[in-house]
Amino acid sequence: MAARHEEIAEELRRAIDDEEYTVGALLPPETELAARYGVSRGTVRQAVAALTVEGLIGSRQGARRVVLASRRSQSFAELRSFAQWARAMGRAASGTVVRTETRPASAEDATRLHLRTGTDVLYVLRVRGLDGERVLVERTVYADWIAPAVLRIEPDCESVTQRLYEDMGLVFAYGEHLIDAVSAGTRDSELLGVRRGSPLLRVRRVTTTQKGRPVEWSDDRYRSDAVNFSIHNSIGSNPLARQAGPGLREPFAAPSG
Amino acid sequence: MAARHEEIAEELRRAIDDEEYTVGALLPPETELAARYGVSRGTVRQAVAALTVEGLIGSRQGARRVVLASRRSQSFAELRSFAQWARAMGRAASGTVVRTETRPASAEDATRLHLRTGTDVLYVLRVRGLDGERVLVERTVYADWIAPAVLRIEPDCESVTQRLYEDMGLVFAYGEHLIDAVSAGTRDSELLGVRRGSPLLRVRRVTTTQKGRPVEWSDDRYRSDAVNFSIHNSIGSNPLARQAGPGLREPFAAPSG
DNA sequence: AAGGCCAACTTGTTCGGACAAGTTGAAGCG
DNA sequence: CGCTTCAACTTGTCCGAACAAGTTGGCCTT
Repeated sequence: MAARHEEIAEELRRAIDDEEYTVGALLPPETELAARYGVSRGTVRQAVAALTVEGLIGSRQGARRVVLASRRSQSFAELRSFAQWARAMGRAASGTVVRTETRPASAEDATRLHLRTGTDVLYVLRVRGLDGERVLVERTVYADWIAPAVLRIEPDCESVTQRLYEDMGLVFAYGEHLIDAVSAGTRDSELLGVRRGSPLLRVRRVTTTQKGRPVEWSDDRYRSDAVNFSIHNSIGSNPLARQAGPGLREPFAAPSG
Repeated sequence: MAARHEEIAEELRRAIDDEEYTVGALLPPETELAARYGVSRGTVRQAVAALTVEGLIGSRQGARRVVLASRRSQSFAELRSFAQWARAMGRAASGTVVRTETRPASAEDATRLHLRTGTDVLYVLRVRGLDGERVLVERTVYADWIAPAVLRIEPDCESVTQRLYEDMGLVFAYGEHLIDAVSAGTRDSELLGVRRGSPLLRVRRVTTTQKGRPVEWSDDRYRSDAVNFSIHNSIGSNPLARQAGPGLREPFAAPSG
């Protein structure tokens, strides 16, 4: 028989899965949850702490708690958080910043971020791993106003999404995205450990605040055997979903002897 | 100003680093720590929870808490726990079981594990990663009496050391080890993503219970650029230390443009 | 319209207490 | 000598309370 705080934690996960609380929504205050479940604040806090560690909930003193991710829904914010997606699959995500550079935005970057051409923006190159496999190269351009907060984040931070919420109260929201395939150039092949010319899945996307202000735009390149995106045309649900590819389902072939 | 529970957590980390509590030692009971720091049990519990999450402390209801690892000392148990070593470096460790097989022990395996030849033992092949890099192939043979507990552990468990403590109350202790270099055969090169013939660092070791009963023996093969072991002949301190190699210090070369 | 202030709300921290549940070691018995 | 039992010890869970510290939104003033 699970402890009460474990039951409540599971109930909250289910509620997020079932979209009783969507990404970006505020959770009820602790006192209200305590009354609802008939327990003390301390028990609620222990339950919620588990979801916070899992990246599902963002928590800041004085502010209502917010849903940062769902295990099931594939909102765009969920796509942004590679770490949360990996966790939901029971995989270990990792990542490291290879390079950062602040320089004036090109016309294209400025347009995407709704900035004036020439405004300084932050370019960040990251490589993300999954269970010991490099699967993703991210080239992200951050708007000038968010750049200082991003620079404060440690290079191996597991979830930039969570960190930006904790530091800035920032919750990501819907943005545009484009998916296509490219072949690995010299740099990408080095970073991902694949042969040059290998196919990569490219996702170009813009992430905004919930009010629509662009935060970042990114060019993500996935090893095509590691991750694929499924698109289901169905009413009411987000048709875009990322899923593990054949290269990762069973990462290592079983030996013969 | 940090919270009191954060200060106490840091104080405990320091005490473990300074070997006030060595690996395998019991921590004082909560009530004693509370009295010592002049706080309540709840505050101590919150401090200790942080170290438990970090893998430094093992906790089981009803039993005194035990030190499982130190950030600084390099006891043999510490070498065993690749996950804890990675954490201490601020890296993300990962791992997965490639293959498990139960079969009668060879004469060599039986000898190392103090078993009769022909006793069934458990062979486990794992690949471990560090920040998205595969760096280690582990071939471990577990004694028959521990095999069921190992089989219950999920294949992507981050720290087998911690899990075996939680499930069995088992704390690893001193064992013999041999370090040499071998070249990557076909299998190892596939598993590690290196060229055949590449040099690998091989560590063969036996891990025992604190009473000296062999638990496992393992053949670990590291990418030689990723990890090296330093040996310092100094009185009183453990001369063996694992450290990150040039292949991992800065995992990805900074791009020129 | 913008900025400052403040009350209300919310989370974070700490407390002392009570009880549940698991572990351990010693003592007694066969 | 080995097994069983049990008291003592220890961690885990839950409680209600009090206060600290941060956020938010509305109101008032400029």
